[in-house]
Amino acid sequence: MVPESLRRGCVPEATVGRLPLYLRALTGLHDQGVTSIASEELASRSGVRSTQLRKDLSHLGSYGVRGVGYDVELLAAQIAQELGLTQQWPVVIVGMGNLGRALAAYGGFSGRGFRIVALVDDDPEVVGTVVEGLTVTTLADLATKGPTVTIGVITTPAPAAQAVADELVAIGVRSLLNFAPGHLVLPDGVDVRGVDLATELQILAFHEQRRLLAISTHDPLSPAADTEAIG
Amino acid sequence: MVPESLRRGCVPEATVGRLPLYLRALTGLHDQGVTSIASEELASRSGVRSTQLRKDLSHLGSYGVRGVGYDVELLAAQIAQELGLTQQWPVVIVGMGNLGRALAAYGGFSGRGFRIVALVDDDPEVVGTVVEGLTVTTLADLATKGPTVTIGVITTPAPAAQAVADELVAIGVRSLLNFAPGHLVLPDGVDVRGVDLATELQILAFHEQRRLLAISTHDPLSPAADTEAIG
DNA sequence: ATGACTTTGTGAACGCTTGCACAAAGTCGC
DNA sequence: GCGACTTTGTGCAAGCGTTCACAAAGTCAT
Ligand SMILES: NC(=O)c1ccc[n+]([C@@H]2O[C@H](COP(=O)([O-])OP(=O)(O)OC[C@H]3O[C@@H](n4cnc5c(N)ncnc54)[C@H](O)[C@@H]3O)[C@@H](O)[C@H]2O)c1
Ligand SMILES: NC(=O)c1ccc[n+]([C@@H]2O[C@H](COP(=O)([O-])OP(=O)(O)OC[C@H]3O[C@@H](n4cnc5c(N)ncnc54)[C@H](O)[C@@H]3O)[C@@H](O)[C@H]2O)c1
Repeated sequence: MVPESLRRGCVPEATVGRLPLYLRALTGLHDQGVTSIASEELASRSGVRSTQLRKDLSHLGSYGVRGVGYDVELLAAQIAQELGLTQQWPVVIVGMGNLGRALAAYGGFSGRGFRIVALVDDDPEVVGTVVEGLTVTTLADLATKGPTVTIGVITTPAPAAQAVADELVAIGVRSLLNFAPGHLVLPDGVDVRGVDLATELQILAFHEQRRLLAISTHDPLSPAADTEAIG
Repeated sequence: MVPESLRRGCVPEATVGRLPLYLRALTGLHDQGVTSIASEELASRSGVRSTQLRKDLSHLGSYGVRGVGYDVELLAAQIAQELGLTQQWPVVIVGMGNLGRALAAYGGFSGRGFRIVALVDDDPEVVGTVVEGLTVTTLADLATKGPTVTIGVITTPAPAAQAVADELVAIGVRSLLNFAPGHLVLPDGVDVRGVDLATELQILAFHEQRRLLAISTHDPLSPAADTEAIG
C-alpha cells in the first residue's frame, strides 16, 4: 500500500508535475481498449520525450517489460497510487461566482480522485441556494458543522482570498488551489498552487511580441538593426 | 520601443514566467500610492526571494537605484513593455460553455493588455446569441469576416480541442491557451499553454498523501524504518 | 565633503532537470 | 534453444535555474 517511491527515494518535483499527464494519456488509451504501450508512443501522447518519460517512471519503480512496453492498466494504477488517487479527496470551493459555478458544474473531478463536498460563499443572497446538488454554506458553518475537507479551491475576488485562505487553514486544510490573482502568505506545511489566467496570457504575449519583433527586424542578431529601424 | 532585453540578450523562460507576478505586485503598489520599493519588499509580495527578483530584473536592464530601490511606475512600465503589454492583444474564446462564459464575463482582461474581440461556439443554439456584448459566431465566420485575433483561448470539450486548435492555427493564430485536458499537437512556431485543473489538484494530492504517510510512519528519516517495516 | 549605511547588480558555486548512450532484459521467428 | 530485434532502465554529461557572496553605486546625516 505504501508507494514504491518511498522505498526508492523521493520523486523529483518536475516528475510529479508530469505524472498527471501520463495518467491522463493512459486513461485515454485504456478507454480505447489499448492494453500495452511503449514509452515512445506514450511520451508523444503526453507531449514529452521518451527518455524523460522513462526516467520519470523509473522513480516509481520498474513496471515496464523490456522489448514490449508498459501494461496500460498496471501503469495507470501505479501512477494513481503514487499521486494518492486511490481515495477520493474531499474538496471545497469557496466563492460561488462565475468561475466557482463553472468549476462546481465541471464533471471532471469525480472520475479523477476528487469529490466536491462543500460549496461556500459569503453573499447572503447566495448562501442557502442549491448549486449542482449542494447547498451553499458559509465558511463558519463549514468549520462547525460541515464535512471534513482536505483541499480548498479559492474562487473569490482577490481582496478576499487571503482571509479565506487563512480560515481554510484554520479548519485544517493544508492544500489550496487559488484562482484569485495575487500571492498568498501562509504558514509552512501548507501547499498552495496558483492558477492565474492573466499570467498565462502575459507569457503568451511575451512570445508573441518576440515573434513579431523577430520579423520586423531583418537581422535580429545585428546590434544595429533595432536601433536603426525603430529608434 | 524595442525592449532592452533584445539588446542585452534573451530572457530565461523561468524569468518570463515570473515577470507577470512582479507586474501584478507593482500594479497593486501603484494603486496604493507607493512610488518606490526595495527588492526585498517587492520579492516578498511576489512570493520569491529578493536575489531571484534582482537577477530576473537584471535581464531587462538596470532600472533600480542603489541604496533606494525601484521606481514603481518606471519598473512596471518596463516589465509591461517587455511582456508586450503596451498594446491590447485581441483574444478569441472558443467554446461558450460554463467555463467559456465565466472567462468572457471576467473583467481582468482589459486592464492587463488583452481584449476579447470574438466568442465562438459550434452549437446552433448558442451561435448568434449575445454574451457580454459580443455576438457568438462560428469558427468559419471568424475566419472569413471576423476581426484579426492573435491569441486563442480553447474552452471546448477535450475531443474538440485538437480540431479547434488546428482551425485557429489555420487562420493565423500562433498563441493558444488550452483549458481542455489533453496534449495538443501543433506545428513549430505555435505556442501552447495548457491549464488543467485536474493536473493541479493531482499535484496537490501527491503532497497531501506524502504528509499523511510521513505522519503514519514514525521516523521517516531513519534508514532502518522503511527497509525494516516493508522489506 | 565625508563616512556610514543601504541596496542593487552580477560573477561564481551549487543543485536540479534534461538528454545521451548503452547495457540489461525481455520477445519473437525459426 | 538461439540469434536477431525491440524496448526498458540508468549512469553520465550538458544545460538551466537558483542561491550565495560581494563589489559597485547610490543616499543621508553631519
Ligand atoms: N471568471 C474568470 O474567468 C476568472 C479568470 C481568472 C481569474 N479569475 C479570478 O477568480 C476569482 C473569481 O472570479 P469570478 O469571475 O467568479 O468572480 P465573481 O465576482 O463572479 O465571484 C466571486 C464570488 O465570491 C464570493 N465572495 C466574495 N468574498 C467572499 C468571501 N470572503 N468568502 C466567500 N465568498 C466570497 C462572492 O459573493 C461571489 O459570489 C476572482 O479572483 C478572479 O480574479 C476569474
Ligand atoms: N468547467 C470547468 O470548471 C472546467 C475546469 C477544468 C477544465 N475544464 C475543461 O474546459 C472545457 C470546457 O468546460 P465546460 O465546463 O465549459 O464545458 P461545456 O460543455 O459547458 O462547454 C463546452 C462548449 O464548447 C462548445 N463546443 C463543442 N465543440 C465545439 C467546437 N468544435 N467548436 C466550438 N465550440 C464547441 C459546446 O457547444 C459548449 O458550448 C472542457 O474541456 C473541460 O474539460 C472545465
